[in-house]
Amino acid sequence: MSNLSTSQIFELRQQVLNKEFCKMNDRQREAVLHVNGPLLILAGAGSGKTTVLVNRIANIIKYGNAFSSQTVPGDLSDEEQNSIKEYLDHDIPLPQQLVDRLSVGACRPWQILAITFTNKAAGELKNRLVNMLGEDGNDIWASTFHSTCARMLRRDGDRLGYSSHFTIYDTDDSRRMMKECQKALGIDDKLLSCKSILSAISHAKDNMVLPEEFMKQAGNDNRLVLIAKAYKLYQARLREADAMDFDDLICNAVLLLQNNPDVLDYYQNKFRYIMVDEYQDTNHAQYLFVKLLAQKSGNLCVVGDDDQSIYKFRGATIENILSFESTFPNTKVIRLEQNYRSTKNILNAANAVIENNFQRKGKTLWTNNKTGEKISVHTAYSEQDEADFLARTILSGVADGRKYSDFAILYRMNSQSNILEKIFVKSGIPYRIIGGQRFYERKEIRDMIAYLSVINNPNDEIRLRRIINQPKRSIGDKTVAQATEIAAARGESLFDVIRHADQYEPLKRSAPKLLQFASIIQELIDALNDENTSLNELYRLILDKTDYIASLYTSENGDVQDRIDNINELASNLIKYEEENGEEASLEGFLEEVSLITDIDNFDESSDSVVMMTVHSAKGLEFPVVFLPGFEDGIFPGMQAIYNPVEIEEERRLAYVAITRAKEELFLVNAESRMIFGSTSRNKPSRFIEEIPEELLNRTRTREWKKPQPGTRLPTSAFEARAITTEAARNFGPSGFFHSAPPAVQFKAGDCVFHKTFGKGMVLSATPMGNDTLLEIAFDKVGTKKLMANFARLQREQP
DNA sequence: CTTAAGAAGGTTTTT
DNA sequence: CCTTCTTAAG
Repeated sequence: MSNLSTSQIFELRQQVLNKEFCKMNDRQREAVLHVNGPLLILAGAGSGKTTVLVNRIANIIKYGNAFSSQTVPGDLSDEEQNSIKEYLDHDIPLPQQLVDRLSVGACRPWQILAITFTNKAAGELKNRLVNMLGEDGNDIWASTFHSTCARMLRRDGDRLGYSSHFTIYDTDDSRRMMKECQKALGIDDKLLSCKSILSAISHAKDNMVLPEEFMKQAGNDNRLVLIAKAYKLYQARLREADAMDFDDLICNAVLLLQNNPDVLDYYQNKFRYIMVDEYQDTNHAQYLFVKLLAQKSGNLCVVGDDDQSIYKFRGATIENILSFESTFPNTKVIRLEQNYRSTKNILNAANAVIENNFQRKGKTLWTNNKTGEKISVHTAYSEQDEADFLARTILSGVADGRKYSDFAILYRMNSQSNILEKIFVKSGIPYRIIGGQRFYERKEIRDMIAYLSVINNPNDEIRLRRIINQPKRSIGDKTVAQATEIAAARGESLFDVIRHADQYEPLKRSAPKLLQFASIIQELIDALNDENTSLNELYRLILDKTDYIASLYTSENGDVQDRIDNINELASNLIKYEEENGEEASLEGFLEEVSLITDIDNFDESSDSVVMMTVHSAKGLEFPVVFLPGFEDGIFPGMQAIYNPVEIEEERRLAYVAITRAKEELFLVNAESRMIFGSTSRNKPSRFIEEIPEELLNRTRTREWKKPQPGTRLPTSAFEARAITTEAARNFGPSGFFHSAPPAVQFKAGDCVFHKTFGKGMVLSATPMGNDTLLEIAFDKVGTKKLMANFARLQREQP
């Protein structure tokens, strides 16, 4: 072999790169190989954008900007030429050394930042990166906006007056906090609800409007002035509590970068390539965040689909994607329009619907998939009948060989899930609901999280107040209010006052209770600081010391077993977290993970059950068969949207998202009458149906309505259905200590026992409750306690 | 301070 | 329809 000319080498390198990514279509490959400079990828639904993202990152790490670079490696030896030939002709991998020779400006994994919106998307991205790149994949910053920002703020938050252990408040915490502020400012919730104040504040933060600025803008508008005051106080209190709400994470991260050139510089140099997924859902603050980081390198790649922008209500501005080209000069735009997901009929229906929108970049998806079934449009009598129809269709589908997990039901609002749930329980159809009452929003979980938070950060007043009387300790509002007042007057934290309650006259009466509470918390803090205590031991300790489980039996009327299951599941999450993070595991880390997690992140596709969720939650997912119940004017599009053209466009995009989730079959279902918020209403079929060409539709209606269906698999017990829904809660693998523990020893009154934390004691009474026994035990050292036998891990003692 | 019962209010979508 | 808050009685 002879020496090659520069252009031959160049040519050879192009061939290698094209070969490397030959599995993609031309557009996709173009996106993968375009590395430097701003890049806008308009990726239609199901066009393989995650694949593109993963491969693009792989390309950057392996070859850098080699494809577009004019710099050509020097002479290639015969051996090297041979290797390349072997690779091109016979797929024999290139030696790493040669890859390095061909690459231009390749960078290390940690120099790449990939931002997504959900943890699930981030997780999936990471998984695929690890699959493709091996361990290197782990070093890529692939995370959500919120966790990226949180990570930065943990590192440098002191510049803004926050500690590195700051707490992240969720909506409920924020609400409580705002209520306090309203009280302090004398704002009547009836005149100006905390909800509307919070939403105004949230909007302000999305647009980087700080309290002072907000006040200025308020002018003479009384309402706005009140909101401005509340905003200011709210922020001050958050800071005192060392806490941030969701919007603060973004907003403060932007402030951090804007006001600290050295920090900005650090990250600008660190991240040579930035990628943002679902760019159409970014708000102004997020846009600034990304822009600041990418300013120096200019290597910003955003992926999005203006037709799938469905979070305007959350501050997302579609302008971010519509104006990307003008904001970042010399943007390369690539459209991915080939759909690999749906049948022709489904895709054509989606195209037909979205075409009616004016505000769009314009693209038409096409597919090589087969034509498939027509789209079913079914009209039912009532919402009962609608649910019935779904159940029947699913059961007959399963009889024909489908799995339950092939079916998804996507609705416009969470409240639609109730009737469906009832019918599914009755027909024995296993199902899972994603969203709605979310796991981390359940009372008992919030309580446990609150305990963990307070242990981690005793300044967290909102959460301290949440648990101070939970379980009931006879510490009432009045006492807490008094303590708060003292704390404010003395400039101390609430916890400090409570800890020394006996020193304050007004607290004298409740001092013993307060001190006892404080000592529990203090012991838990000590346990946390003790290196020998693992997180799950700490968690157990909380349960033990607070008698939380026992208190559920006396105070809750709902299904106690469910609550216990939930508490156990949180334990299993904690253990899982510890296992995954090993030495790195910390309470703070766990709390952060928990506070940024959503239900959809836990969606586990492996279990065989029908899934139900809102259309919003379904973005990014796909299912063989999709039902859209409540496809009616007034529901989808919603009532408020009907006379508002802008809103209608948003609803239409939502419909587009919904339709494009389906791979093989799609059912648009409406009911002629339905109970809605207590009263019956009659809705017309959704206007979006009329936008689909008639020849794609197959219209049916319920002929005669037989009530409960004597069907394939008749009424299974409610127990079985519950077993399915709480399957996750029960199954927590080898690490779940509660359920894998040997069956509890039976105890009776008079038995002497030993408890790990409380020491020796004697059983006073044993009351069977559910599968467990409530024991009242007189301990030698700590007095009488109520414990659940299965949880207490008691040992029998010889008297 | 707790509990229970009654009234009222608010209903889209969520990181 | 549901949850959440208020109120009055224990």
